[in-house]
Amino acid sequence: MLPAIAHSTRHAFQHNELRSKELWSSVQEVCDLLRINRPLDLYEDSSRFQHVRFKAGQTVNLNNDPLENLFLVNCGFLKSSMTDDLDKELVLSFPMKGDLIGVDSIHLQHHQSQTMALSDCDIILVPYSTLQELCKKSEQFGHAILQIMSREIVRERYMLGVQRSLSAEAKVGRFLYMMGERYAQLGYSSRRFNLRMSRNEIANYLGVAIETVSRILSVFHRLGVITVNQREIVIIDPAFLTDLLKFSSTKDRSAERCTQKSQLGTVNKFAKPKQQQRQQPELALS
Amino acid sequence: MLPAIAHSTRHAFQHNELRSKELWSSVQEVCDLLRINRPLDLYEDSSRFQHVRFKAGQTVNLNNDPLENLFLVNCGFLKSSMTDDLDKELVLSFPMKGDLIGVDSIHLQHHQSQTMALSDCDIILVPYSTLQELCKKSEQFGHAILQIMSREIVRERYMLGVQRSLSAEAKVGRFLYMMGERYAQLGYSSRRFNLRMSRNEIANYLGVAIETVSRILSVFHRLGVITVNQREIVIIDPAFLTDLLKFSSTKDRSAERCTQKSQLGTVNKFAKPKQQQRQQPELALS
DNA sequence: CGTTACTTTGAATATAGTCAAGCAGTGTGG
DNA sequence: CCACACTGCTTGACTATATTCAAAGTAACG
Repeated sequence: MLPAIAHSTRHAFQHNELRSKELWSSVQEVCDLLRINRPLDLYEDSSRFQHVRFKAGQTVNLNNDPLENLFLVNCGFLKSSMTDDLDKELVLSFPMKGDLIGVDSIHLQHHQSQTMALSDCDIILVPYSTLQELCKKSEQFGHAILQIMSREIVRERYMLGVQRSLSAEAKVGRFLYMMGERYAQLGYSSRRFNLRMSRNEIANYLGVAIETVSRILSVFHRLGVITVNQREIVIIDPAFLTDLLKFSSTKDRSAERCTQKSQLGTVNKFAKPKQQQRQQPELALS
Repeated sequence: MLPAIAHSTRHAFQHNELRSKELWSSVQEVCDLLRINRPLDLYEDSSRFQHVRFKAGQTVNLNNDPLENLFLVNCGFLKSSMTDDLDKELVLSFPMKGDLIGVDSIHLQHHQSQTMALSDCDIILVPYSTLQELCKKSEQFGHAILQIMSREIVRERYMLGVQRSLSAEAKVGRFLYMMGERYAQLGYSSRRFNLRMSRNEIANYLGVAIETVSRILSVFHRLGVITVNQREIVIIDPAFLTDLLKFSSTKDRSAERCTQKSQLGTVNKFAKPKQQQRQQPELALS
């Protein structure tokens, strides 16, 4: 079983190194990592899953590779992306420990996306054939796999909601907050962490321009909500970021908005009063 | 087995009526409807799935209902939506014949969305327990279900791409085109069909303002690309709509764009030449 | 026939994107 | 160790796209 050791961001790789001997995992270990209940009826199962190392920058799987393995992240940070009609990259997610890569490929039996290691990684190979066998053997396991797929659908749907109804500020705010939450789940700090991805990758992921990301981070910083130093982030006021969640987008700026945001507007810049404005400009980026 | 009868939009309900006697479907019929291979090892299976009628406007399932059944659309048109933090509706999809509703609910065993009938509907109840049994009985069936889930993930991801990197025009264009394709799959015309949903629902689905949808439809109409009469759509130049796909968003307006679009700009309005424009304004909405 | 809900259109405005330039951190070779 | 280039990031100025507000038009319904 994998002990859930809490360790700071800085020691992640060191910890990773320590694991280098564990080359194979059991079904139970895999289930723990996937955050699903251990199927009791598979306690005796002898299947073992191979670990593979990837160095930062290496490609885990390429778009259109035939589906042989799913990839379960044991350690490290990755970027999963697809290429659209125009060969433009489209960042889909930033998988980390416990995430299963490749569930999208079951449909057509070919990978629909490519995954790159953003840091050194330890990845567990989960052959699809083994997965099928286990589903057959254990109803519990079968259910769990459906749960994971379902979870993935819900997660993607959530992102869809983010894309549709949030302003750029709210997107960035939410992104930071959620990264914090994810780190927390892994035992790191939710308030102080290192973004493993470039601004470009963030911008792509959020569907906004890179300059916009940069500007918004600066604004947040100036407001004292976060601290930014390159990719090193400190979240000072997480509530602010979650509050942004609520006042999503310009589409439903309600009465509530005035109250909170107008303050920020003034913190941000020396509110030169424009005549006849419907609402305070909330987080003017200039 | 369900014969694939091609009939015009207008006769859908009439046809629907004809079916009113079919109250139960077999596993094979369900698989056909789901567009997955019939599991040979379930040929003898005696499971039967109940049909249920819904009238336009009725609710099929509510958010947070415990997961008992998945819903397979046999006939009719629906709208699936969720409610966000702010009780704002968020339209997720417009299920029609062959679509499976509720795969998102497996994760937490509660429905994560609500579904409303936009027209009279015939829905097949698929108890989750039965689904699990069948997965256990038939590896083929199990694989097929995973495929469906995977397909759903890919589909949602596609929408994510649409949301992120397409302009409003392109979104609407793509929406119309895809509706056409979906109708075609069901044996209707891909060029002439009736949108079952309101402008509001379209706007919500696409993540743009309702006025924007209206304007863009008008522009398309004026350009002679489509005909709009309330919810009755005729697609005259589907290629135009698919071409819009490519020149997605302002984010990558490339050289290609000039060529094609500048013509349209002039068709659209009496191109009053603005001085110093980088590119022709393509589909000015005014 | 009037009320309601949905849709279209116009005008003004805001948000975010593009272009352009400069800055900061990193690495390489002299 | 420093100049050099290189890449990634930030900031400013300008502009386009799409939103909001407002109003009028149209279809649907009792």
